[in-house]
Parts: sequence; structure tokens; C-alpha cells
Amino acid sequence: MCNIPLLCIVGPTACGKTHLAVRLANEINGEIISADSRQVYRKMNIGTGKDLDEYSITGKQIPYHLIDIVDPGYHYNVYEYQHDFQLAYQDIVGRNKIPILCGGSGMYIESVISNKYRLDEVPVNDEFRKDAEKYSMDELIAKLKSYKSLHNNTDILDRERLVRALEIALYYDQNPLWYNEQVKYNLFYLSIERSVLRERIASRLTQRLENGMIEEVKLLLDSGVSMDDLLYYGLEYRFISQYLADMMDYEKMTSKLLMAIGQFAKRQQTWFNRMRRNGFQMTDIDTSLSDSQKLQIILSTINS
RNA sequence: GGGGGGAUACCAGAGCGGUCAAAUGGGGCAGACUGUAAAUCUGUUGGCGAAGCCUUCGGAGGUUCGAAUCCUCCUCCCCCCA
Repeated sequence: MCNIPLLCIVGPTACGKTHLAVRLANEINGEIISADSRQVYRKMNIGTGKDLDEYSITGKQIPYHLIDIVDPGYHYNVYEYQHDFQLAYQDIVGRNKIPILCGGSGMYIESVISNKYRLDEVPVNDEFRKDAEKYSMDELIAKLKSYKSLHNNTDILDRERLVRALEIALYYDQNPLWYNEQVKYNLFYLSIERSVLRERIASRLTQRLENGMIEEVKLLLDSGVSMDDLLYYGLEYRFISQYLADMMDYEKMTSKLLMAIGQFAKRQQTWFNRMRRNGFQMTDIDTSLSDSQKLQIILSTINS
């Protein structure tokens, strides 16, 4: 049943992902799963670029998922996303519709199309623990390395952690993912020249400020969302809340924010570049192409 | 009109005769990323290169073995007194 691949539209902020994903969904009877770590929050609309009206096209509403699913103030994370994604994905596929993943949170995207971020509830394995007592630290470390490459030292700091790490590795090795299978996917990367992207970001920022983005942040604060949470949400929420708290003037706020968004966009591109280097197949779509040309590329890729 | 201060690499800003291709910060560029990822962190930043060489500190001259640093003139900016 999972022959339908997940079509992924990815790229940096302000490159037109939603616009394209909606058109694609309209074309192939698809539904959109957002991969945006901030659009999950309700009431955070302008600052996260939610653009909900973009989801209706020629009078038709394209269904979307994983947007507006938690309240502001909550700290959502990758692992919850991984879980929520599976539910949405299986729901869509179960209804014979085509899932389209669309977003710019690289880690969220990678977490659902690779098995690199697996984190199940792993039960204690007494038998294994007893057996492990017979081996030295070095032997156990060697064994752990045979299961996975160590990305840091936290797993081998002491015997207890090491045994637990091995226990988890063993469990993963012997048990399938809680969801049935690895998601098949097709990645489409919206490529855009940095300077053009910067211009887009700048004009979009001006527009958002005119559209009441500052009011939005003020409302969040008034409704009880803490300053710390807004700082944590980053970018527009971070800088605007600092401006509202008189920590910087308007001019400084806008210039720093503009810079920060630009730097963020660069990091997003770095993430996707790395995914490509690490073997993820990616089809580039030049943002300067027309909508129909872009759709053409996607359709011909998935039909071949 | 008189007096004073200043012009340094993309920006801000140190340096005030040699150890200066020039501190530091910002930006830019590149990268990392396993329970905060719109976060956090790292490298790099005149040109060509292996050593090394070449062109830089507003402009033109000068002093000196040697100048971003001292002197003269010029251009522009800021402040104060008229």
C-alpha cells in the first residue's frame, strides 16, 4: 500500500515552497504535510509565514497537516514531529491520496525520511544486562561501534550509559520500526541564488511588519506567553519581543532581524547541501522557473 | 573668518616608526548538527601561492636603512567660537 512515494518540496525560507506544493497537490490530488518547526503553533501566523489562504486554489481547499497543532508556549520537538508525521502520512495514504511534505526544517524532514533519528521506547533487557557484565568497557564499546557510529561521547562516558546504549542498539537491530516501513520519498529542492533570496526576505519582512506582525507578538505576550518562550521561538518572535521590551529600537530590530533571517536561510541551505552530500537523491528546481515549468519537472520525475 | 578633532580592509574600530596584511566586534563565505534545530557551535575573511612574493591604512610629495604611524601641501568630514 505504500507504493505512493512521499513528495517533498524543500528549500530555504521565502523560496516559494507552499505556493508550489499547493499547485502540485491540486494537480495530483494530494495533501500537504508541513515540515515547519514553528508553524505547528497556533496564533503564530504572520511571524511563521503560515499564509493559510495560500492553501486554497481556484476555489478549492487543499488539505494540510501539522499546522496549528499545539498552543504557543509549548515546546514542540523533532521526536513528536516524527510521531505526528507518521499518523498524518498513514492517514493520507490510507485514503489513497498523495502526501506532499513541504517545509524548511531540515532536521524534521530528515527525521521522517531517514532512520537516523530513531528513538523508540526501549524496554530493559535483563538477560542482555547480565550477559554484558562479562565484558570489559573496551569490548562493549567495540560492540556498540559495530551497531552504530558514535556521534559524541555521551554513550561511553560510563559503564551504565554504555550498557544502556548497547541495549538500545540491540533493540533497534532486532525490532522493526513501530511504523511499518521506511517511507519512500522524492526530494525536490528549490534552488535560489543567495542574493535573490535576500531580496525576497527583505521585501517579505517589510510586508509582514505592515501586516501586523508586531501586534501578533504583542497579543501573544498579552495572552500569557512568556518572554522566554518568544526568545526561544527565535527570529521574528525573538527580535520583536525584545523590541517590545525596549531592548532595542525599531530600526535596530528590523536590521538585526533581517540579518538573522538571512543567516537562518543560509543554514537551511547548508543543511540541504549536506543531505545531498550524504546521499539523499534531490532534484533541483530553479525558483526562477514558472509554476508550470516547476510542476512539469516534478511530474516528469515521479512518472519516470 | 578663528580654533580643534578626524579620514585604517565590506562596516564599526584599535594601532601611532620596525615583530603590521594590520587587534577586536559585526557582516560575508564555508561547515557542523541524534530529545531546544527559527536553536547552538566551528573555521575562514586583500591577491596569487609550498616556502614566498605582490598590492593595501583619504591623495600627492618628503624625512628615514625602514612609515598606517613623523613632516609639508591638497581633498573631504565632524565639533567649538565668531
